[in-house]
Amino acid sequence: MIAKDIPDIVVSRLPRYLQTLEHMQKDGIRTTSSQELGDLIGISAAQIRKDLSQFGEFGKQGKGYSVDFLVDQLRQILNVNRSWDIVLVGAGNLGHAIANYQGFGNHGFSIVMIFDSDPALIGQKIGNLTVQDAAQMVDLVRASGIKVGMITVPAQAAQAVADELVKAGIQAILNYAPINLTVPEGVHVQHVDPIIYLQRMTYYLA
Amino acid sequence: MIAKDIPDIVVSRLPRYLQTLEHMQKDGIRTTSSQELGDLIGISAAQIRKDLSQFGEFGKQGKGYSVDFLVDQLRQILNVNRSWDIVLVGAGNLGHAIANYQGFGNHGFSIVMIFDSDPALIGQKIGNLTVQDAAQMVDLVRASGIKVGMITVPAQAAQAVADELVKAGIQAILNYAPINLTVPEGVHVQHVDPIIYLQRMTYYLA
DNA sequence: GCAATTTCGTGATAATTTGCACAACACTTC
DNA sequence: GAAGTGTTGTGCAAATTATCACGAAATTGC
Ligand SMILES: NC(=O)c1ccc[n+]([C@@H]2O[C@H](COP(=O)([O-])OP(=O)(O)OC[C@H]3O[C@@H](n4cnc5c(N)ncnc54)[C@H](O)[C@@H]3O)[C@@H](O)[C@H]2O)c1
Ligand SMILES: NC(=O)c1ccc[n+]([C@@H]2O[C@H](COP(=O)([O-])OP(=O)(O)OC[C@H]3O[C@@H](n4cnc5c(N)ncnc54)[C@H](O)[C@@H]3O)[C@@H](O)[C@H]2O)c1
Repeated sequence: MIAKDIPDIVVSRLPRYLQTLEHMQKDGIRTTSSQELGDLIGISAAQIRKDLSQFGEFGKQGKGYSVDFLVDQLRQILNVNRSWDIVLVGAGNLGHAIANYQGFGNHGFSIVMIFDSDPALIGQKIGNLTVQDAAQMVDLVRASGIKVGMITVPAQAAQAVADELVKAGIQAILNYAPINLTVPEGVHVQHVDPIIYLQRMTYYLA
Repeated sequence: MIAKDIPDIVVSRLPRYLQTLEHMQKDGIRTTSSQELGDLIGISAAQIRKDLSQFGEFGKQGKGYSVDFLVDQLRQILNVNRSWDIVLVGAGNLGHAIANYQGFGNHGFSIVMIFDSDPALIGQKIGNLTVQDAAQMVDLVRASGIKVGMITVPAQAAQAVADELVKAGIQAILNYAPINLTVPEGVHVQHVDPIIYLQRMTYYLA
């Protein structure tokens, strides 16, 4: 599913479609329409149709979309019809919560390595993984071929960790530290920062 | 600083500006330019100037922006030149990590109540807060006047919790559960979902 | 089997968002 | 105090994004 020229803003909506469709699937709904999906997500039916039409013709006039089929197609498009191994750096409070989180498995992701620099944490078990020494990260990650990383270290260490992840061959980073990461072209970063989301809302509060 | 008709997309960038400026402030930088700020964040200088000009004239030609002044202005615009009390619902793994997280305090937020429905957790201390019984949530939150809530319960409970928060007078919800919440007009929701961010990146991976 | 209904995919159109480029101003240097 | 440099704020143009609306296809009801 090679991307010719799909706008980023379209791609950014697809995971939301997939998530909603997977819920429908679990609820036993076999068929849906752009209208129904749009109502659930809160966007217009036309936008959903146009977004999907960028990738193919997935629906049937008069009938709508097969939920199963559309889930399958979206998984292919998003490259999650496989499992991506993930390396997690930072085994503190947040790192523990994420490592124990069972929600990744069904959606194409699996945390397979955890690193920390604190000797007190190295060797500790989290679930069925053992916290490893951050000093060995670059070598181990490079050898493993892992392409996706998560950063849950304090802000002042995050850029250095990102640099190492890049050195280790990581191409996508989910960053939980409240700081802007600078990475080479071709490396993708997404930033999860609750404060930014909260401030987006307080703007609208009296 | 209630402006007329600022596009949502502009508002959504302001917290990022504020965050970056606060870092500059901590680093002792007194003055900056739209160019410098843009380089750090990864957007164009013109966009930053245009965004800020929606709210006033904060810069000086030839000199740039005073970091302190701009931080102060952005805090006013975003309504975080005060502290917002927050109620957290769900004292599980993630709830614990968030409740223990020290990062909110400096940015206009403070978790002041935690609720859970699990009798084993009610009464437990997290930091200096005590987990309270979710059955009493509506009354206690309403009485407190809190306007901002966070949901860290399992997906299947999230909508019910959201409904209760709305009933309790909450106007802004930060939702960590991987499900789409339906709320009345006027209530703001932001969704934090790591899987969505990961999938946005794997699209671009080979 | 045919009319009515549903819903898709999409070209055309409208709206929004971004980028450009420059006058205006402020500071620096000599 | 004049020339030179830097940087803002903004009108306008360009690019991007969303919406509209309709033909075509599929289904339903009678
Ligand atoms: N806890 C939360 O709910 C939460 C929420 C949002 C954001 N964050 C952010 O996530 C990050 C972690 O938060 P936390 O509460 O888990 O902090 P924490 O202090 O509990 O954990 C940080 C961990 O990172 C490790 N570390 C530090 N430098 C390292 C390095 N160079 N290499 C490897 N490991 C290193 C530390 O040893 C520690 O175990 C912070 O940046 C925080 O701002 C946390
Ligand atoms: N842990 C993570 O890293 C992580 C990451 C992303 C998203 N999430 C999401 O966050 C949510 C919580 O994850 P977790 O790992 O902390 O789960 P968890 O099971 O550890 O915690 C959930 C808590 O919610 C409580 N709860 C359930 N129903 C409730 C109700 N009606 N009212 C009040 N409390 C109720 C439970 O008693 C439990 O303590 C889930 O929706 C999960 O998908 C978690």
